[in-house]
Amino acid sequence: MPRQVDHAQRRSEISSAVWRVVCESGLEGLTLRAVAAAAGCTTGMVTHYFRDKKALLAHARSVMHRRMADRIDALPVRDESPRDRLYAVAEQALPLDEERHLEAVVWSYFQLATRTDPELLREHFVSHASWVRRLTALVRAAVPGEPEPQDLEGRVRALVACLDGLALNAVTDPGAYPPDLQRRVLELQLDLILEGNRSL
Amino acid sequence: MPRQVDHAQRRSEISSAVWRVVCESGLEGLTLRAVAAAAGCTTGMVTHYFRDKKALLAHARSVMHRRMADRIDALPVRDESPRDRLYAVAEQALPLDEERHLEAVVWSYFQLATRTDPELLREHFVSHASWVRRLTALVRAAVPGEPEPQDLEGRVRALVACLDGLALNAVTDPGAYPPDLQRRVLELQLDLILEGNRSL
DNA sequence: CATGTTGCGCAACAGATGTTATGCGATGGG
DNA sequence: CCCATCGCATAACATCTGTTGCGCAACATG
Repeated sequence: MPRQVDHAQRRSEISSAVWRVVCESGLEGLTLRAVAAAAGCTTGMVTHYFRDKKALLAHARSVMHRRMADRIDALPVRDESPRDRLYAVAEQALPLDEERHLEAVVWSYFQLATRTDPELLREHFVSHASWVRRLTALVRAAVPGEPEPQDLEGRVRALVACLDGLALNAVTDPGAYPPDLQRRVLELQLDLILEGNRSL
Repeated sequence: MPRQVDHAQRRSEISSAVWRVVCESGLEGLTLRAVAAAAGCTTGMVTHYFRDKKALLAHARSVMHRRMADRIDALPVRDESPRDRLYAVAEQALPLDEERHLEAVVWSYFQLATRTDPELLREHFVSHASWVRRLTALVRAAVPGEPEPQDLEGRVRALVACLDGLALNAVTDPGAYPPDLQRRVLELQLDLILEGNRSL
């Protein structure tokens, strides 16, 4: 047998190149040659590891989601208040550093791309539902007083929307949404969600 | 002089075709031929009214923004509470009917596209700032009690993010975010923003 | 009716893109 | 030392894309 190459690692490296290309050129600028250039190889190598462009995108998306999930799972479980635990998880959805900025950008493009690909939409649906479920548990644990707050689902959906919108705004105009502002808005939103009682 | 054609109207019709193509194929599927097919004409006509693809996109974007602004300006000014007035304006950013769904989809694509085009980013910045300013005035008028609420800017930013995220989620998966849910979340968010007092 | 101007359909062009096939070097087991 | 097999670079190919130019039909004006 001739030399053996770490198949999985090569695929991950190429996927990383896909992210970089998407981040600076968008999905419309994502071409096999651009990916090859970003990865420092030839298009032949890309096609050698991925049957076609669709498979390339699917793998890049899969690895991205895996990476985000791993980052959240790897959060240090300190002796914090339930509210701090909620904040720590929610914060992971915001582009607060270079790594998460890249993730947020690519994630935004992939999310919009689900509109034109039913298969992607299905995956997105599952992923999104899981995310909502996770935040729901954290919110329930962090809300004070009564065993079940009013309109828990609505509060979670408001938080999710706030996170997505904040990430989107920060992605399209990073200068106007520095990390400080993002954190402030998230803190405020948590205050409102956890303390406010619906009047109507 | 031979027959005269309403230049502006033709351009608007073509821009409408651009929206339809973007809505069902995304920006990557936006080609001159697809636009021509959607408009029921030839590519020659498209290029006759627009110098190049960039001009085509710019005009489509411009008309779209104008249309959204006009819709908000045309809102009936009834004798409502300040809170209802705020809700009426904020609701315009949500894809609650077919027309606004199309707008929200195209708007999402254009917003992401600003990342790769500095000129578009500048326009987006101005438009976004104007939107924040308008909502700020409405929130200030709707907040009860003190003349100036705590962290007014943060509350507005949270509202804006919630609206954007809600629209994005409804755009990517309309089935999971029916108009009822959108309205419920927006009502709740307004309750939280207008009534909640920050503790920290 | 003649005519010049306008509207725009049609087609050709160069460049880019996804995909496929060919071929060569390298490498580790026999 | 040999060579089978894997890794991948190169290039050819058909298709699609934006852009340009040609040319004809329609029509208001003289």
